[in-house]
Amino acid sequence: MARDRKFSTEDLYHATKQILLEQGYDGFHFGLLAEKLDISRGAIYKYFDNREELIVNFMRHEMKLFLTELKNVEQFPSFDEKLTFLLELIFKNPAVPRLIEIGQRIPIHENLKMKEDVFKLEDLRLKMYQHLQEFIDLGREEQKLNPSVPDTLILGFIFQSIMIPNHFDIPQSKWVQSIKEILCHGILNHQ
Amino acid sequence: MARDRKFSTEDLYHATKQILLEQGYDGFHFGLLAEKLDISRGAIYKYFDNREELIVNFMRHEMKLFLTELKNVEQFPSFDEKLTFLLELIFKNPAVPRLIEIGQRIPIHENLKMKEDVFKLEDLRLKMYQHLQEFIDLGREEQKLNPSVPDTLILGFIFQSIMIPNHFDIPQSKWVQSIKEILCHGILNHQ
DNA sequence: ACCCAAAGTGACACAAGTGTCACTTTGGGT
DNA sequence: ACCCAAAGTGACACTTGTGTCACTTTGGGT
Repeated sequence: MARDRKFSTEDLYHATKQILLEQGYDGFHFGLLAEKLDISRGAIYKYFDNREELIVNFMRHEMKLFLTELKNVEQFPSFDEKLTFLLELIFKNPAVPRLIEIGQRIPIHENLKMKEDVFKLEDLRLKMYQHLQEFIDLGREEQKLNPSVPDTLILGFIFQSIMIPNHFDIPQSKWVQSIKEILCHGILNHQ
Repeated sequence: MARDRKFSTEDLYHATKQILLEQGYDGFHFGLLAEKLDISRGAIYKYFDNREELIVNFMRHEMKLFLTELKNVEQFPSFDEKLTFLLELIFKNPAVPRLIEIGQRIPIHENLKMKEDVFKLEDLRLKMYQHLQEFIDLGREEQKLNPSVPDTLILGFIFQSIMIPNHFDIPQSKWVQSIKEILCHGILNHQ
């Protein structure tokens, strides 16, 4: 009962992700997005009121995907297995921590719909945090984690580590393996 | 033989630093800078051709200060002492890694003067790297560092670690001490 | 074949930042 | 006292992005 859509919301999210990762938050404009999808700027406004709206909803979409994968952490019984799974998950989704960081910078429009969306995003962030907290709790229980160090810093290290720039182009497998090594045992030699 | 200056280059750099740390690279405008110093935008153009010019020179200024402090790393004979000094230096200058990251995003104007300035900045970055490399080399020699892990990743971890956001406001001293602990020995319990 | 609602377009008025330049202000040298 | 060069100002033309809206296009239902 209407003409076919020229682009899907999925298309918008895909291009949005590319632009955000290439150009950062401030480099993202509807003009760029429209150009990338070969559509007019005006068409995007049929689906999103402004770029903050779009980005927040894109973030939700991205978080949901990550969360469904993260949920599988429950399936692994031991802390060691959970840790391995978690690190692999993060290295498979290196964009997620960067996107979360970018997400922090969205200015909150004083707008009802916007506030709801930001709230839903915050809710997802909390859900994500809960899964991670369970993982940490088990590590504490099994006495696998350094007891003198706060939970948030452990998670901070894990998430921050994949954002270290690999300027010298060390091969991915070596890089990942080395990050695991330092995360677990530090930079010092342990015989 | 002229009227007194209303603001010094130092004033510009100080306000620039504030704005860059608060608003990020894209949030930095001559309008904001002028407002902060209660001067006109036009006056700034008497000293810098554009914001890239100003930011690159500000970065050079900031790097020089950091480098003069970093040079003192030579004075400590052992690797352990150098490491302690280095960590303290970085925690005393938490803005430096953030500024370096911001500095990476400066678009290069196709302009001779600009290219020179960027070259000088790159030169400082290299000098900094050399001091850090000497520190790593000593650590290797003394067999204090994990041999299976590349140099750049060790430096990456050190610099990245202070950018972990302390969302839960853990007291500074506890936070720093915990970062040192994880950097040196990892997140796992080592009895 | 025609209707019409949803999809998409592009021109418009607006906002915010840029770089320039003719102008005013100021204070030391003569 | 006056000169004048350096310091500072603010208006101007320009650029880039925003959000809106009257308009055109399209395709299924009758």
